[in-house]
Amino acid sequence: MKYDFSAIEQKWQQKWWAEKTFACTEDSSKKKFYALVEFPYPSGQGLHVGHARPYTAMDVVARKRRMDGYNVLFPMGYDAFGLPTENYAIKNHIHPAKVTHDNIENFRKQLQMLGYSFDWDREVNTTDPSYYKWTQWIFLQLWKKGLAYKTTMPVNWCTSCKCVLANEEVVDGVCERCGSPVIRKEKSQWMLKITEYAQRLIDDLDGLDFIERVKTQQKNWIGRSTGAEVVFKSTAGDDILVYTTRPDTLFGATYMVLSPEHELLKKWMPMLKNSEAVQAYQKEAASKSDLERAELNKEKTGVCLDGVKGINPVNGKEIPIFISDYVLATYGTGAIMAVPAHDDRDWEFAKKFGCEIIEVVSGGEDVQQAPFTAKDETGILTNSEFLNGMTVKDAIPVITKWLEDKGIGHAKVNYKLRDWVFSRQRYWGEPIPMIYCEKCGWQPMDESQLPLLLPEVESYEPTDDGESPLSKMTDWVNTTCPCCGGAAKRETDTMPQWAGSSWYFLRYMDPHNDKELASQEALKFWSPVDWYNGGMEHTTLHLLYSRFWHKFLYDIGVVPTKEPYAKRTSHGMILGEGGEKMSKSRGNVINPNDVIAQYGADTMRTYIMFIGDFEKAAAWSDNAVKGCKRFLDRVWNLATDQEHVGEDYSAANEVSIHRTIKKVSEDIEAMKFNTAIAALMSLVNDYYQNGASRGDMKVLLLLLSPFAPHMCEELWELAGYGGQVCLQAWPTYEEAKTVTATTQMAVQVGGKLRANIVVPTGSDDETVVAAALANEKIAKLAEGMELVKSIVVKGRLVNLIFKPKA
RNA sequence: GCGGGCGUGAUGAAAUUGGUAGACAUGCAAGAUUUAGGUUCUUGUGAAGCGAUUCGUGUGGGUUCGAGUCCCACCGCCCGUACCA
Repeated sequence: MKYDFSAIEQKWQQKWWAEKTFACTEDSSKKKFYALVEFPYPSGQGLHVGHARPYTAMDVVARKRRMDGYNVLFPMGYDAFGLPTENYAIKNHIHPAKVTHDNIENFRKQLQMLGYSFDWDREVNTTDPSYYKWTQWIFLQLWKKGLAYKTTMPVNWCTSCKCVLANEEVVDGVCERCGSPVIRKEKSQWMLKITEYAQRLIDDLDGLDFIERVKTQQKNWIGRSTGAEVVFKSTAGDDILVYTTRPDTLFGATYMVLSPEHELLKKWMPMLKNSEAVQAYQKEAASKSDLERAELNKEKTGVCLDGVKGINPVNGKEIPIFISDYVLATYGTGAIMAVPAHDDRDWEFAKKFGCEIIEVVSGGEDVQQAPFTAKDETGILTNSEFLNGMTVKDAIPVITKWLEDKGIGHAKVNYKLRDWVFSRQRYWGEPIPMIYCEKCGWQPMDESQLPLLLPEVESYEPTDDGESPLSKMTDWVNTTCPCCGGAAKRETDTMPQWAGSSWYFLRYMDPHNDKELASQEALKFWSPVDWYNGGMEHTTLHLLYSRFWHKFLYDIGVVPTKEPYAKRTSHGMILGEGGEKMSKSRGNVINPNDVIAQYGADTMRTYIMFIGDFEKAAAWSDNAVKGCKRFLDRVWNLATDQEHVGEDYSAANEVSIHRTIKKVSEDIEAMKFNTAIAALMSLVNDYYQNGASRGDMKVLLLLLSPFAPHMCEELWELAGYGGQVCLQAWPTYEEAKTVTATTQMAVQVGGKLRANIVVPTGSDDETVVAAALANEKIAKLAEGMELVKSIVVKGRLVNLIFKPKA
């Protein structure tokens, strides 16, 4: 009988989707398990193999957990707002909603062709007004709690998208999406105060089962540092506030640096003798793009202020003040005290500009030759009056206390994390439900009026002046103030792509609710997500943003848990044949549809799981795909060509079966899918060797079914085991039956392998040593020797140490 | 620079976490079946040697009865970050 994968796959998919086999409800008799994968952006290219890896992996886990007896929620949806759709719409004059609809149809079809066990009744789409109504609602709650605000500030501006970007969206100084240069632009923007949650976003990582890489990356991005803020007087009479992580080095501060944007400069300008040079430097710094700034930062630049000096508060010394773009306006106070003896950047700057370098921590090399930056016990304070003789660690609290007592400083924690720039000057996003009234200022829309629908527009093109296309829709823009009833204007910017995905996992719990974003019962039942798999590239974007929103929703009593995701794992990328990144220009893109047509979805699934370590990048190989097809063919032929008698496990296969059940069960949970499949291949090899009973075949189909569900269903039906394989209980094993009666053990002499012996399983050490010495080869080696030591590793090997007889 | 990870046959990779290196596949070779190709099946496949043996997990050293695994130094690759005071 031929393995007609195409007919078999269609048959079972039709049955699953028609009968809603994987639909789930809040059924409290079973333990719940919420498995989540990142929903795709429905691009015009359709699903690619990069999607198939995480989706197949979690589908395998979900299918196995269902068989384990869990009540499994495994949903899918579409993160459909965003630029590619909008750009396609502009080019082809089709409404983005239509483009989105068509792309989603295609994606759903492709996902269904792969046989993923999603509960399709729970599908969500972020561009659906019934969905983004709640995205807008959350924004209003943030606004009410003072966590959303509008401010004018220099922002990242993509020159090609004509749109602002969040810090997280700028990669190497260029736009994460299109690769165009990013420049700084003063714009009025909606911001979300993610910084208010910085400490909690760090602290609460501790209780989570996230892979370590994700935790450290998030911690680094949030970038907590502890230190002190210190007031320096100036000869102009103004105070200059600086932030330092090394207050212990205050006596070594020989100059100061302000960022070129520092506000005191405006006030001081008239009293500066070199104001022209200062202004020229400011202008130059402002015009640099991020990319230029990054490239140029090897060489320090700056201008010394001629006419104003700073005063070091610990010794009253007058020290020069510079401006330089190595000091950032957006971090700390935008001003630093420079301690060239103990900071790499200050040292480099001091060498170039001839500033004094005074050692205040001894223990390193000559500070005139290189800075000494160690913060541990190796450094001892010197040239620092009352701090002399202390270690850096001990000196910090002493000097901090001293500053506090004098009223010129205090301990301070800083974070690298910035507030989230939340508006975009584009059409295809959630409208921000805010109204501006000349009299009343910014006013929220009445919640009962939500959703605020995106209006139909003539052109989706972003405007060159940096305004959203919505700004041209005067009918839509002009409205009345919810507060005073007077004439007012709507906000015309839209939300960033990351808005809809920041809470979608909550909507899956109760996707059709039109009263709340999800009911309390559903939220209590399903929260938190038990296992979330997604890409490393979202660690400081989606994953951080959604943790922030979830914490906010927890604070206002909407969700029952502090954290959205209990466990986070991550998959490696799928590369093209030869190990290069898949791309259209290289022509090495693998389309899942082609693979399915040629080999079937089950082969595709099995291969993508067999390809290698799940967490690491893996290169596609057509030959290896064939190998997996061959494996499934072998299973099919074994099941249909041979006769299988007996419901019990056959004696010849019993040990292999118990071992394989154990291995496959453990490996799926540990995401070691490649070795799980290897174990199944071995089992099939055993069946070919020994023959297989009906019972043997049954357990094979159960174990293989999460990987190759269609074929296993068909063979299950053909064999007449009854019911569907996906609804059966996962097989169990007995530890005692994973061992054979006898065990082969290696015999080493002085650590070198010399022989193999077979002993009864569980033999004690003396028996093993005796058996080893009785071995012909070993006996030969032992001639004229005396056994001085033997090491037995139970069930593995015995190592004998001889020395010549005296 | 800094932080994290990795380096194993011709190739993708395994290795019970200090215990027989190369499981399972791919590729290749020989043979069987076939008119032939394909499929399928069998056998072999780290290197050297007729052989017993010897060597072998990026390089060099160390700890250990025993090291792919632990420690030190170096080389190479990948990812993250980017003047965060």
